[in-house]
Amino acid sequence: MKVLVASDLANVTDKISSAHINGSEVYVEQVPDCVQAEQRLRMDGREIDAVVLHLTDISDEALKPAFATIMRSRGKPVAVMLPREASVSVVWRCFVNGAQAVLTEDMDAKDVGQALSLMQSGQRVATLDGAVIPDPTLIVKKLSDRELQVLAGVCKGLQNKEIAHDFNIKEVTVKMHVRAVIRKLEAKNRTHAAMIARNLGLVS
Amino acid sequence: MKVLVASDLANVTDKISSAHINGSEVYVEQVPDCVQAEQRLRMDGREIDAVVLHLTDISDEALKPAFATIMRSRGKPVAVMLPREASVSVVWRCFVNGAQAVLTEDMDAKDVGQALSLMQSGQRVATLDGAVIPDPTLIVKKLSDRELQVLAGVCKGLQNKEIAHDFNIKEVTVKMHVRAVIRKLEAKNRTHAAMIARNLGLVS
DNA sequence: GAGGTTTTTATCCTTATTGATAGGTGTTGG
DNA sequence: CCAACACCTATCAATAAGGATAAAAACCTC
Repeated sequence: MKVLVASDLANVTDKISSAHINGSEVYVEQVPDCVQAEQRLRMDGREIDAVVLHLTDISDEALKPAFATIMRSRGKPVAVMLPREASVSVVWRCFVNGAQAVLTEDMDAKDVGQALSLMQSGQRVATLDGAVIPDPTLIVKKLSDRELQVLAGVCKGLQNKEIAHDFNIKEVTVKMHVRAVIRKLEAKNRTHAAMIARNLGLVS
Repeated sequence: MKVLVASDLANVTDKISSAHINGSEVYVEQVPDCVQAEQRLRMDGREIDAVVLHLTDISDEALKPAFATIMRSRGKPVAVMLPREASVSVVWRCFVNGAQAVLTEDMDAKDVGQALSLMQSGQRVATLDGAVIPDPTLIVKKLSDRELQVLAGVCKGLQNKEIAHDFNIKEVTVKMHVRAVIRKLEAKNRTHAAMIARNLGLVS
């Protein structure tokens, strides 16, 4: 399996190339940054199985464009490697922007391989204090059953009134759920919440 | 390359298996329907490179659940094969629901191979009257530059006011553009438009 | 330059969304 | 039992969004 790594540090690529993903060898192709990675995928990305972006600048201003360039190459699972000091908030933002896995620099090769294996099987993975956590979506910001149902309605473009009718509850109740969802997803409004949910795979 | 085909007709699988994608042989694995396809992918979908859904019922009621089940297996490009009599509207709905390619039953093996090759390279493909049309998104429902810019703002969860400020135009102008986008995308509202745009890959 | 599209602005109105605050019911687990 | 939680409802208020119609300026193309 072949992994495209965007990093300018040799020890990062070394760690990934020495990992084993689903028991098979890992072939690493290295590019210096996200922009180069996007160009590489655009040229001929067929044989690339996964992408790992090494981000050193984790400010909000730097995070957005890094993802904006690479996420156009849809279909490839994208992992992000963050500095050790990255906060939970940054991890969350990476998932919101479409990352499939979030790693940290201080992980050992074995954990990297395990995380990338889970990622390849379609799961979402995060690392927290060195431990591999599958599907952190529900851990970081937990939505209740009803909130997920309402969110699904929002993503379908339904109005509060329509959602209320679907579940046979009052519109005011839906409003409350929508507000809760917006707050928990740290969204600006329902549209933003829908996009975040879509990027996180919370809705189909 | 391995393709999972959901169809109960032998001549469909035969056509695909006799096609050549990027010059290489095609190995077809057949399942009877979309639900089975989703189960197959859930079990172990790593070696599957693409999915082809053969839809005989193209009514709105049938289209939605067919995609709902399969689209959860993200990361794999999904092609749809429609009956010959499928309308442009149905093609559009397939793309809106996340299909990467839309084929018709009356295509020959060569065109199927060409379309699937384009799909594998990340492009969106449609067929119309037997001809392969790359990136039909812009053909079917053309959005102007400004409308795409405004749509991008909507997808980021921005308000009309904020979008207006970004482009240094009046809010009322943004409202007009948003309404135009909603109409062209056949969306119910801005949230729906944002989700459609996301599914179509109109925004990054 | 005539005709087309795009983009822009305006005014009027209706409806939807968001926010805050305050309760009520029901279930579950320590 | 009671504390925590999910869930439901209510009222009041401010803002945002959606829809219709009209029209002017900028641009491109034939």
